[in-house]
Amino acid sequence: MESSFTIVAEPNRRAILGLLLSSERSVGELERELRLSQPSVSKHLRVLREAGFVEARGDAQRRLYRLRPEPLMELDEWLAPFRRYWSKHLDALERHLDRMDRKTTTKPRKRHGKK
Amino acid sequence: MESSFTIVAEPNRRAILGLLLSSERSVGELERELRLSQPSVSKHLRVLREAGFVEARGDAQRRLYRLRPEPLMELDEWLAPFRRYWSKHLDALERHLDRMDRKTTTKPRKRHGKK
DNA sequence: ATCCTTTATTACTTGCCGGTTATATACGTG
DNA sequence: CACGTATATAACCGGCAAGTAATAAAGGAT
Repeated sequence: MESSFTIVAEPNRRAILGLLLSSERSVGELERELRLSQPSVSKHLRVLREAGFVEARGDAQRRLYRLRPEPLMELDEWLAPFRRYWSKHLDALERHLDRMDRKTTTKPRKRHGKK
Repeated sequence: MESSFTIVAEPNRRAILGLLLSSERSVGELERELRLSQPSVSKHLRVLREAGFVEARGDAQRRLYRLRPEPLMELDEWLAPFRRYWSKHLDALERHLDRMDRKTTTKPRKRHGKK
């Protein structure tokens, strides 16, 4: 079996998962939204399905794919110890949060503690 | 540049990161603990370094590698919307937590809500 | 300067993965 | 039934990434 990490390493597969986040989709929809060939989409979906990331439900000749949470949870669990790690290294964390902040806000920065 | 996902897709690379979690290590130490060839370790470290996962500090002829949090945070951020997703699908979440629980506990399960 | 240790780099090979084309299968419609 | 649509599968190809062997480079000890 394939590791969940290698599955998600593929950009188009991540894109598919991202789309399924909002609602289930047919192969054709994914094909159009991602501008991929149909066989390519089917192939990725097969990989995702066999790895448990998605499941299919047949609607006539279409097949509607939807997310399944487990494998992504697995990834999340692997990350957990690292989260604990960097929550101790506060300085780096702050720099990071600062960057995040700067990205999403237009208002002037609230200069932080030091100085 | 390489996506953080593809970097972490490699099992040995994950292993390296896992080890660095507890303390910084030299190439030779990683080599022994992971039973990998020296060039292989150096190569992985190069990839990890160029992607910002680790940084090196020279101690004489040795080089001590330690973790850097940013790229892993990036992964974590990608996962965020999915975390939100599955926290709404409580049933699957519960089944999952149940499994987790079962893994780490020896005491009898507390059968949950439905029946 | 020579030697030893530790790490980096190069050149090469090989296996795998994703894309494409072509074909098959499933299902509905006339 | 024949036909159109939607999806899956097969066969093939090209590229890339990881391992290895050999060599270089850096630093310390004598």
